[in-house]
This record gives sequence, structure tokens and C-alpha cells, in this order.
Amino acid sequence: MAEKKRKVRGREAALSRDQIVAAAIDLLDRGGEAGLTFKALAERLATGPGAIYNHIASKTDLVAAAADAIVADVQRGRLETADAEDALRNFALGMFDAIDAHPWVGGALMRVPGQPPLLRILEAVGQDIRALGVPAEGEWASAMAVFNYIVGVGGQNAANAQLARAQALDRTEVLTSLAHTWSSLDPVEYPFAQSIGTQLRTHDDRADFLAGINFIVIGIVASIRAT
Amino acid sequence: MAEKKRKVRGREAALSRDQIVAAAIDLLDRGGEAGLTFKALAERLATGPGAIYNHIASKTDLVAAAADAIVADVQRGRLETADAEDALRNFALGMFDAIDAHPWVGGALMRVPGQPPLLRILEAVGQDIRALGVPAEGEWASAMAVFNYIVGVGGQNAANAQLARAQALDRTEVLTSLAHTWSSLDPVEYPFAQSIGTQLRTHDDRADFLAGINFIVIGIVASIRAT
DNA sequence: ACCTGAACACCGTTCAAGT
DNA sequence: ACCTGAACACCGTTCAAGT
Repeated sequence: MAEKKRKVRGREAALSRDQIVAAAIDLLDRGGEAGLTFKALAERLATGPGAIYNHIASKTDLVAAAADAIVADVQRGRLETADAEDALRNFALGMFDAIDAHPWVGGALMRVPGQPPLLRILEAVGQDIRALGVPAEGEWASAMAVFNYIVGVGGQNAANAQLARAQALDRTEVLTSLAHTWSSLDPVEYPFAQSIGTQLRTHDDRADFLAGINFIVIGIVASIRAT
Repeated sequence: MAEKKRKVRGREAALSRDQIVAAAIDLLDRGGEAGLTFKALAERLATGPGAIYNHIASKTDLVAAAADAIVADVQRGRLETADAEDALRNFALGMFDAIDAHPWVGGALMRVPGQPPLLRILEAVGQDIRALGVPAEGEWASAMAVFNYIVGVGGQNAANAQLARAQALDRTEVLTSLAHTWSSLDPVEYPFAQSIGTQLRTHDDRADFLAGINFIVIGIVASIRAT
């Protein structure tokens, strides 16, 4: 009954913004940033490229909406807990896992400054920072530190995933190849990278991410005590 | 005498990779990521687009080389000091200032995982982490935390600069407009962002960046003591 | 009001032809 | 060995014509 009005045209239902965003997410998940083209999108939606512009303003707008849908999911899954540190860690790991599952989100966040998806992240982080007891004058700097770290790691992960895809290799192969290159570096010019090459192959991205969050949280908590 | 062999053709000197990279940096500085096209580059170098491919493999290769030149400059300017914390802060600020002066570098670093420019950053950070006295098993996580933070902030700054350029606005105008949007948010759904809107307009990016570095350094130093 | 799809103005890259 | 520049295979976006 509710959908009676819809099936008037050749297509199953009228084109909607949500439908376009969903198709865009699917294309991005399958083919990365290069996988989303208006040609592929129009084909998938059984329409012409021009029709899409009746619902979105530009490709940038579309990618922002796609990234926003992913981030909104993480936001909805936030932990209701008495421990602010746990809540912050939980949200940060939620973002990490979401970007791990949808690597293009990491790159997308880098191209939409101040827009809804980033606003959601800052909001979640900011609420936890407040719950942590950070005084008003330290809120901004504390929230930005965590925010920048989350987005920064996301961007790196996106870059790694894109590189692996472009070379048609998996993560292990890319890391093994990179570790070999690093280990072959001149130990005088690159003492750290040369010696750390083997750790590159065996490290756990998620654990490293959490370790960084913890460093920042420790720093923030210590700064509260110092005031 | 040394250049006798060169001026045999119509152009002043033969095309070289360094010359191409220098021209690319200039175009990127003037017009951002969109300013670097093979058409503009060929015009600037008084040649055809095809000639450039005799010296570089692709546009990705060229942007990586351009970013590497900027990062190499920061690396060369590293502080020789007894205080490892100062050295780390100094290098991090050097990267911040370089990306502030050449915003496209922030975006470029996000597209060249494991490549020379990022390797230089990790190496500089890693050396300072070692000098800080971090035990071997904590080196990787500590260095990655600082590295990810530096690159993450760089990416955000690049995005902000690109947005301002695209809208033909300056930083203050963009921030004022964004602050207004944030302040108009629903205080129930976005209590943090809504209340922090005014700080967005008056904040100091460089000071915030340094505050974040300090949080991480405090966390790392505390973790050394805990072992 | 929305869809259609050809056309437009680009883009990075290739390559046969030159020197 | 390197340069030249037309040609190629794309791309996002526009718009007159339809319904």
C-alpha cells in the first residue's frame, strides 16, 4: 500500500538520495576510491549519469554522505558506561574497525573538513573528554589531539589498503616487501627504520592504534592533575 | 664550459628530473593539488607532456618526489640537542610549519604509504624516541603514535587549506562560517560541538598541534617509568 | 519534477614520428 | 636517448530534450 505510488516508472522505485548513497558505498567497498564513477553508479542504478545530479550536488557531496553513513553507524554504537576512558577507547576502536572494513572512509575524511562526518567524530570524542573531567580551557586541545590521531591513523590505513589494492597484493605481501626494503636501508642514514624493518612485518595495527590512544589519554589525565 | 654540451637544443638546458620536481612544487604551491597538471607542467617547462615521462613514472611518482623534497628540508634542519623531548617537539613543529607553508604536502603524504617522504618522518621520530630512552619493545608503538599524529594533523591542515582555496576564502572567513554553523547545532544532539563553536574561531592550530605532541610525549615517558 | 543520454571540457598516459 | 604533440581512454558535469 505504502509503495503503491512508486512503481509507476520502468525502474523498481524512484531514485532517492539514500539509494544513491547506498550504491556508492557498495561501489567504494568493492573497488576503493577508483571504483566510484558516475558511469558505474548510473549503471548500478539503471539510470543515466545526469539523473544522479537531481539528488546530490557533486561527487564530493556524495563521498561525504557515504562516509557520514559509516561514521553515523559507529556513533550509534557508542558505549554507555561510567568509565569515560573506556568510552573513549571504545569509540576510537569503533572508528578504527569501521575504517578497516571500509578503507575509503579514511581518505574521504581527509577531504571534508568541518563537515558532518568529522563533526560526529569530534562530538563523540568531545563528550568523552568532558566526562573525563578535563577543565573547560583544556577541552579543545584535548579533543583535537584525540580527533587528529583517529583521523590520521584512518588516513594511513586507507592509503595502505589502496596501495595493496592497486598492486593486487594482500596486506602481508605488501608489508613483507616493505620490510625487506627498510631492512636494506643504510644503517648510518636510517638507523631506526633499518633496525625496525622486521617489526613492520609482525606488528598489529589495531594494538598500535590503541597504544597511541592510551599515550594521549595518559597525557590528558596527567594534565588534569597538574592544574 | 661545464654547460657547453647543454645548449644544443631550443630549450635553455636539457630536461632533468630535479627541474621537473621543482616546477611541480611551484605549481602545487600556487594552485594546490588541482594546480598540478601535465599540461601546465609542460607549458612551464616549454616542452610537451610526453617528454616528462622520460624522467618520471607517473603523477603519483612526481607528487611523492615533490613531497620528499619538502620533508628532506625539514629533516636537514633537525635540532642537535641533548634534550630528546626538545628534539622531538622541534622536528614535529618543523613538519607542521612545512605543511602549513605547502599544504598539498599533507594530502600527498596520505597517498604514498611506506615511501621515502614518510620514511624520513618515521626515521626522525624514531631516533628521538630512542634518545628518549624508550625500551626496544616499546619503540615501534611509541614512534608510530607520534608519526600518525604528525601525518594526521598534516592531512587535516591540507584539507582545510584546500577547502579555503576552493571557496576563494581565507582561513578566518572559513572558520567564522564554520563556527556559526557549529554554534547553530542542536545542543541536545551536539552538546560539545555546539558549545565549542566559538573556540573554533579563536584557536591557534600550531599551539593545539604542540599540545597534542606533548600529551603523547607525557604518555610515552610515563610508560617508560612504568616498566 | 524528474529522467535521459549525448555532449563538453577536462584529465593522465601512450606512442609513432621526429631529432 | 630524448623530445614532440596528436591521439586515446577515461573522468565529472551540464543541458536540451523528453515524460
